[in-house]
Amino acid sequence: MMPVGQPKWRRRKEARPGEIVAAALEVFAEKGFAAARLDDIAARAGVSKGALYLYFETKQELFAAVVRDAISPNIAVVEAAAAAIDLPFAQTSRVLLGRAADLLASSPVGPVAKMVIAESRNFPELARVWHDEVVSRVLGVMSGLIERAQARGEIRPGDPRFHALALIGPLLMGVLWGEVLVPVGAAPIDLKALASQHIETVLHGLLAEGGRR
Amino acid sequence: MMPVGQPKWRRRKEARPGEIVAAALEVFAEKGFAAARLDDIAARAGVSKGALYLYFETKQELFAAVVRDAISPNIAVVEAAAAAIDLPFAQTSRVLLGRAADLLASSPVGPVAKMVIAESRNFPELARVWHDEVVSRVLGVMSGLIERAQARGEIRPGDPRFHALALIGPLLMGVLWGEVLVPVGAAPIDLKALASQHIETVLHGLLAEGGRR
Amino acid sequence: MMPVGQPKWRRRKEARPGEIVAAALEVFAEKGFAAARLDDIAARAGVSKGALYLYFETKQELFAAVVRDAISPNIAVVEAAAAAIDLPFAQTSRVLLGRAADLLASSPVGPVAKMVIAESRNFPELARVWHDEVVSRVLGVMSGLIERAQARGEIRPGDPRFHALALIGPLLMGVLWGEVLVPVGAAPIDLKALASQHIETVLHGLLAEGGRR
Amino acid sequence: MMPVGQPKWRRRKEARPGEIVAAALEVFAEKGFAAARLDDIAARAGVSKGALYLYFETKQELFAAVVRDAISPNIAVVEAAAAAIDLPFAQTSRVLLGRAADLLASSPVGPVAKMVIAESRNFPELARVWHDEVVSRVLGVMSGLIERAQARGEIRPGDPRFHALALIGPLLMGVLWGEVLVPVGAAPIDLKALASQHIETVLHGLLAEGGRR
DNA sequence: TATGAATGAGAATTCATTCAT
DNA sequence: CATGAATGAATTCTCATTCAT
Repeated sequence: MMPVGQPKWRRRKEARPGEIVAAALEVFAEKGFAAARLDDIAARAGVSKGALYLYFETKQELFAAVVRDAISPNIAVVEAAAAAIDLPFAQTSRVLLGRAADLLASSPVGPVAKMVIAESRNFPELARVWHDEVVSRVLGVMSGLIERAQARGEIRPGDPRFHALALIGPLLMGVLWGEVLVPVGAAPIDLKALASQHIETVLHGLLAEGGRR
Repeated sequence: MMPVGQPKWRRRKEARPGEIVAAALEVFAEKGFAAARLDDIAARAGVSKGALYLYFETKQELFAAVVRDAISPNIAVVEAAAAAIDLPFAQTSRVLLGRAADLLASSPVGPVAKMVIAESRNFPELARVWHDEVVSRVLGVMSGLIERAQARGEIRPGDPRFHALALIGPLLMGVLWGEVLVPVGAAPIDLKALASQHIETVLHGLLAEGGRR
Repeated sequence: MMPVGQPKWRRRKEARPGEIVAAALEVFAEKGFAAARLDDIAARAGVSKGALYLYFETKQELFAAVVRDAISPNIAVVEAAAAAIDLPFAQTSRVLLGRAADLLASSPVGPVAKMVIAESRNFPELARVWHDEVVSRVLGVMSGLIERAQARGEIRPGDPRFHALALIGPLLMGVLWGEVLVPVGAAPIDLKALASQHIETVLHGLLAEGGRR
Repeated sequence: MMPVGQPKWRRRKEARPGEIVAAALEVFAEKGFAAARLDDIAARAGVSKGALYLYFETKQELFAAVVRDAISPNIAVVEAAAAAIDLPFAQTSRVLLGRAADLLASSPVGPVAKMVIAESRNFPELARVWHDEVVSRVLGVMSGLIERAQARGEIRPGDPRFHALALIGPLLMGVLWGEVLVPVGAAPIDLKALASQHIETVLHGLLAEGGRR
């Protein structure tokens, strides 16, 4: 039925690390670093426990790989998006926040952020990677946009970093809400809706048109 | 085996639970639940390992106690503050955000939040307590203020919950920043300053006076 | 109502050791030596854990006291009964087995025997006490009666010790049955009935009158 | 940390459980359940402590396995022997008691019975297994033989279960004697001799031929 | 005497890591 | 490359014993 001596196919060994990291992401996100068992990760990846050690030296290495892998693809996207747009700040920020909401909803940034928050003391290196590769780049992009808009007189003065936090803070809150509280019965938050209401609020202010300062 | 003349222990029944919880808070905040060793907690509390079990049945119980103890005193403060103020929303929110910044800076809410985020999957009950006792109460207070202000026409329409997130999200981000990134070298954030810039931004909008939508 | 300055009564300290031993018997019989907790014993005796150590040096001492206390009163009874009777062996043995059945049913010999069996390796001294104070005395009495009956030609020759076992073995089995199997759902055994059927069987033989050998 | 060239372990998956159970039997029989240390069992089995958990979930599981393993092979033997014989009761019972003596002397029934007696309260399930798989089966076989012999008029009337106890009780006593008292210096009992004297006593009665009732 | 808070050695259990196959 | 049995250090939890009061 099968050509003799012709193995149907062999699982490409190049795929393995990715499969393992994906399985590890699930388990780490679910249990946290310490409570995650390599047994579970191996089982979920469909390999033996020993095989993990063919690709990663230690549990910590694997954890680091999970964080790095989750980060890298997403950052460039943001930076590229920011660079590609050249519109008034109001427009730009609307687009960017929409993109961010999509990204946060569709990528494992939420779980990974949770892990980094949880293990920042135990793995300072990870927090550092996260800071350098994610937070400061995102904040850099945002601050850049804001500064330029300020220079053009489009938006109010003020610490651009704080402004950036004002823009993305609520989105991050929404993500953590989804990670932490929804599994426990809280009403889910629609990130897209949050993003679009929020950007208008921040742009025009909470106070009604005739609102006094 | 024991230095003579050195009393091995001193009877401190009433004080002990508090001391233990305080020590546990430090260690849990530093290491996370799983990586925290009861040995360390006991040592930091100045008691023996066994003494822990005189007051708390298990490590999990102790963890729960830490979270509960950190929460209770702070929530009433917020609710009371909100109820006590009867001013236009702009004033009220300025005061409240200032208070919140003080509270976040001076209480262990940050570390505890980190712990809850980290262990929400392993201890859903804790996430539930946090939700019921902290998040929904705070959000309830804020939403109430916002709804009333909307009814008075003071502020824009829109989901009050989202508006509430817009107000406090950045502060929480600031707290997590302090917990996670500052220890690895990021520039500290002045919560007070963040709060006061943020409230003005949100109230009046990022766009400059003549800013177009 | 009560003469002033006249305490109603004070628990006589002489009663304490007995109360403790009684409580300990219950707990040891239930859990075995190692699994018995001094906390439980103290609670059941209505004293503090520390008080145990006013009367007994160690847990082992207490265990030994339990065994000794349960033994001593009962042995003399048996020896006295045997010495007091001077009748043909058939009569004597009927009376003795009846007495034994009563004794086994009404005294803690069963539980204590169970404990001694269980802990004989860990507390050889106890097994020795049990042997010297109980088994060999009882067996001595019985063997004496049997030897004398043999000498009078009343009963068959044969090792008197084996004959003694033939007489009391089934009773002991009945006791262990009650200790071990009844709590687990087995039908209870009526020791009195067992004793009276058994003695006739042993005296006259299982085989029917005309039974061939 | 490890002598080089010394293989730390050898793969013995099929043999291991049996070796562990055998080692556990020794240690449990010696110390009782609670006082037995898994360290000792592991050492005696020539494996590490951790290896125990590859085959048995908990100490209790291991204990249960010990009891079960000791039981199963021996029961069928008895039942088969009883079924295979079709002789007058006197003959049958002589053969069976002889066989029983052999079995009790050569198998770990004694130690296991001791363990079951000791831990019946803590592990009711074990007592139940012992009752269902051992006691009631053996008693069933014996009672059946006795009832049929009674129907044929071969032996006296009377509760067959009591008769069965009369037959095997002394043997069990002999076994417990060997377990409990011999190690502390009591004279050993020759089970074979006990069995053969006992069966004649029970069959024909203790009373001498012309003995009066 | 009596208490009970405190101790700390001890034991079961877990799990990252190794390595013969 | 891959496996999975085996290891053993690490950690939680228990409980007999002590001792200030």
